[in-house]
Amino acid sequence: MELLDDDKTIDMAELFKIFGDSTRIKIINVLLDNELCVCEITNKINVSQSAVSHQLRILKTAKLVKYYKKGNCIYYSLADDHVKKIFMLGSEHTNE
Amino acid sequence: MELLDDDKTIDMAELFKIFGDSTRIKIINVLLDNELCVCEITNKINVSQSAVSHQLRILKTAKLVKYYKKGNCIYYSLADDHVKKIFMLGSEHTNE
DNA sequence: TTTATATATGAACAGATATTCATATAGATA
DNA sequence: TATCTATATGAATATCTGTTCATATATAAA
Repeated sequence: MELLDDDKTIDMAELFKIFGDSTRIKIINVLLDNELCVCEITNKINVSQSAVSHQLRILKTAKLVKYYKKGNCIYYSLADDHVKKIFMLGSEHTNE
Repeated sequence: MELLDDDKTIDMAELFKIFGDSTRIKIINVLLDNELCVCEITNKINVSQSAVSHQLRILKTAKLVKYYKKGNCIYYSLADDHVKKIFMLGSEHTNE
């Protein structure tokens, strides 16, 4: 493979940086197979509501999750299959 | 997929954290198909020798690269195919 | 319309991280 | 041995990042 240009290099680093935090990994983990509202996410992982919300914003900004409103709640899910793939590959590597 | 335990979650985050830096991405990039000595790496990417060395240490500690001495030089290469896979998957995602 | 619930957000703070600079180490060569 | 080249490393510094706390916003329910 050829040498990536600087922009692409930075974009890749930014992408991995998002996966490089325990709270965000936990959030992605619980969203792998379901959509969940913030409240449910907060209950499933051991992190404060505020921290979850802050991290969801980062995931949202990076377009790694999507969401919709339903009444009082906001349901989040993974943006596309790529997110799951990256997660699973990381998971595999970590098992060794 | 089930909920990962905390240790595994942290390990995964640590793994991705290592990919989450431009300098390290550049280093992995030039090592994708070749082994190179520090000097060659430094020449190929636009980063100081010291910074390259510091980052190689991090990659080394995480067992993402391996190396051997030959005379004056130390040759680095990717530790296994997983590293390349993760890199390529990130690269694909970044193209979209 | 008052109250309760769900979510988001800004400020402040603490901890982590990457680079630079200076220098150490070690092997090779003169 | 003295010198040159390749690599590593520690300290200092600046920047970035994640959490907490307090609070705002918005919808729902009473």
